[in-house]
Amino acid sequence: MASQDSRSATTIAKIRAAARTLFLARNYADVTTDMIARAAAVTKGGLYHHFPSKELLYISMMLSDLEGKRALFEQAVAMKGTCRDRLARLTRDFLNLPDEERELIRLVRRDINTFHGEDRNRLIRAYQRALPEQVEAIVRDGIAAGELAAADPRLLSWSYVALVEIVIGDHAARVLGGTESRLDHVLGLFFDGAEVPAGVMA
Amino acid sequence: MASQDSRSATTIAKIRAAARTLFLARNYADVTTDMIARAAAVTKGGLYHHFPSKELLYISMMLSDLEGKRALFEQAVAMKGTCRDRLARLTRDFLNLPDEERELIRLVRRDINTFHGEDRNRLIRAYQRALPEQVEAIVRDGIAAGELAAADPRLLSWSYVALVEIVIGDHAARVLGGTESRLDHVLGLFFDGAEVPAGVMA
DNA sequence: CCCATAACCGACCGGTCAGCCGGTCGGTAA
DNA sequence: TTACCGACCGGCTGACCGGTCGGTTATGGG
Repeated sequence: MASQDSRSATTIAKIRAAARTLFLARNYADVTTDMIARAAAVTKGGLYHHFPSKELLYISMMLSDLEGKRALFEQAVAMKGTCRDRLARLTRDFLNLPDEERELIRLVRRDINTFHGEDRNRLIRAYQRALPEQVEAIVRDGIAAGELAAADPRLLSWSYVALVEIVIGDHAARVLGGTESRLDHVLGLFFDGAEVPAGVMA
Repeated sequence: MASQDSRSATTIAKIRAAARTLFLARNYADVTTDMIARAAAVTKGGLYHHFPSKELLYISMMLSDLEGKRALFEQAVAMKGTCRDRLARLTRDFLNLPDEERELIRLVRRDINTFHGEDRNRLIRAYQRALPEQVEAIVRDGIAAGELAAADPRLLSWSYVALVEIVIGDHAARVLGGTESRLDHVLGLFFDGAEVPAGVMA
């Protein structure tokens, strides 16, 4: 029936998924390996058979998730079109992600202090490759094409990501509504600012 | 010499300061009460004489710090002038804070999941009173005065705070330099956006 | 000077949790 | 059929840490 290999793969996937859900709901230190094992319907022994430590389970879960996001956002970077169009595509893809996957991004910032040394660096690099660097590539093109004012592209891309993070969450849902309104809000703010456009009078 | 009262006050202050430094450097769970006590040059017994629990020590430290920030930023809110001038004042005050005090703001977001129930709510409320609500007051005036486009003021103020958070950190220091350049960058981005201004050609 | 009280000490306790390890079982290849 | 291997089990343990408590020292009022 199922080979041992695919049995392993299934178990590993179940453990990763359980870990994801739990780490989203509680801090790293407040999630025990027992909880993860129980949620994945294996025992602690089974969990430790596949992962060498709690820390590396977390890292492995994050790395595989971030790699998925990187691949997704890469499509927007590869797209032809204006800077604004490509950022719209990337942001729309992000906002349309299932809640759990979208929320996972903020875990990097929340838990990064938990780790040290090389593991910490791997996490940071994976995050940067997944999101800010993709935005940065588009921003760079925008500056080169004269669509954006000359400024440090990294700073601009981080700012853009920060603005996107604001429109996820309950308050934004109430005052803005669905994906497209949020998108308009973010793009409007980033490209044109919050000021009343010159030449428009109330 | 020193009265008992002032001896207590000194010890409490030393413990709070030690806690602040340690909680900045490591996660809540990774800072032990022993470490705090040692860094404050008292013993655990002494620490627990003044604070009922680790959790309430953290909360008390944060609340007293946030109240200080609230009082500081209130001056910018009370100021006369344009929306832009008042935001500049508030942001300048923030950027000129000593590193440790400035960084403390992000702890709220990092550690908020650690707490539950009423303590958690008190933390959140104190943070909101200290920073976003002050910005929101200025933004509201700006909208009313026609300086800012009509939009949800809370969303705008959160966005502004997010942009400010970007310009603290090493990269911003390298590419922007000191306080005034960072200020210009934030205000420019927030009010005018990242787009090349209309009518300006390279 | 005496005594009450508060500040402070540090050994200790109880609970928790990451990680270990000896073992079972089903699949697989010869 | 046998011999083996990897998946999985779950009880256990050693380290750690928040919090306690009985004791000691400093302070100040009477």
